[in-house]
Amino acid sequence: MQSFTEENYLKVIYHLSVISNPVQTNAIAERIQTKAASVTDMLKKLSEKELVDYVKYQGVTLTEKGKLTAINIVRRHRLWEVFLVEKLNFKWDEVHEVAEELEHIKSTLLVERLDEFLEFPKVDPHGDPIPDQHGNFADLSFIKLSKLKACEKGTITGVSEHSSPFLKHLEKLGLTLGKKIEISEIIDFDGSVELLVDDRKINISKEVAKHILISK
Amino acid sequence: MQSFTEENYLKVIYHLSVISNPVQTNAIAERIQTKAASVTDMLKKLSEKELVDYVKYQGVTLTEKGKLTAINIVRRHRLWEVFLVEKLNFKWDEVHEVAEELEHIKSTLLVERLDEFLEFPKVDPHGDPIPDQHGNFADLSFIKLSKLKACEKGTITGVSEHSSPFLKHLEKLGLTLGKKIEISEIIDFDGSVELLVDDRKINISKEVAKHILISK
DNA sequence: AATATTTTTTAGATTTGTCTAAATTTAAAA
DNA sequence: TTTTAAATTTAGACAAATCTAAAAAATATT
Repeated sequence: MQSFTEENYLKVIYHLSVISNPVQTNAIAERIQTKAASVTDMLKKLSEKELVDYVKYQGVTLTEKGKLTAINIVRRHRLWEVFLVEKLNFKWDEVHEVAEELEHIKSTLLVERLDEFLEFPKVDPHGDPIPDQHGNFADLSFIKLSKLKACEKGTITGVSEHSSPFLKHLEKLGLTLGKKIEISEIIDFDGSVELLVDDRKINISKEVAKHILISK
Repeated sequence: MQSFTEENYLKVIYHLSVISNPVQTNAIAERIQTKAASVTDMLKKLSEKELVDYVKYQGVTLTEKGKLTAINIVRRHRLWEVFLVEKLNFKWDEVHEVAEELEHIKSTLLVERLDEFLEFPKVDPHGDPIPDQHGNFADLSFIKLSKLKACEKGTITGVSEHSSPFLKHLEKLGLTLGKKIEISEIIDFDGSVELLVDDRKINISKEVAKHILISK
């Protein structure tokens, strides 16, 4: 069984693995809001427990065991997010911190019953896929909105940035999950994107476009 | 803000205060499953924070601040228990441990929304009253079943023992909350009670009768 | 009232997760 | 390739919560 803290490290390593593999000490330190020295200590501990493969000065990779644990935490996090939004009327920018606590409640029964209660959701309120109890993800194919060309159409199905300011911004623009969009123009000058949503024409920066995920 | 551990101490002191006031070190140690020396350390700490009034060798009492905190934890615990039973189909003997973890999730919004979602329940699955956000309890008047005399009638509205074996036992006998009962006889020999539930005649020990709460 | 017993507290150590500062290793630049 | 810079690790310390063993206070017993 892992401690609250160990679980957090595993989760962070899991998320960072997508960007770089192996994951580096400083990257973890920044995400966990701690110092590199603390990370080193924890990596040794996780390595002892065979949850990560750790090579001094090189970085870490999750072992199969560590990966399963991490995916399970992600599962719990995302299920709780669905619960908060669907049942408790939280806004999509309000769920993260609370889910960050709820994800550590250890009870298999709780998680499975919650999943059932929510009718086995496939994605969380940000469009991120929810792994099943075996750790399998339904593979969803997303394209960044910033990769679309003029006249292309699609549906907003996810976001790759979960901060409250970003999500509130999207909300205000009417860019929420499920909305159908069409690119009307890419502005050469700054790479910003002009698009059609609900028959309204709006402009978003390239930075914003990068974090909106589209499926066709 | 209190730590997980501090919250647990406050909650335990709150519950023990009903039985004895001030609360003694050993009583807390037993409930928390720790050693008396550890309790002493924590009491000093809680005293520093003005959450308890602590007199060496005498015991502790909650301050107003400490009491409010404790009641808030009890509120969260009981609301989660209702959630688990009503929404996730947990049995009344399965909720305690999980609620013990959930009660420490710190988010006022979460608790208030949960309360609303559950439609402001007044009691938990064991019949214990749920305090409102200001710490006020709806006062419910219970009598122990063991205090009833032959021929008296009443409704089961609570239990004063939350262990799984006890609750499973009641379940098996059909003695669940809301059931109407009538005392048919008190057996002199061992103080056991014969009663009518659902037109069936059953016999329960005095020990069991003590932990069943009745209202008329 | 004196003694024995129980309860509680102190003192000092331990574990978990963290920190700072200094030392090492790796990577980048000249 | 040597020097410089950046990243990482070690060493030693610290805070929170716990423990054991011994000392002190309160309570019960004779």
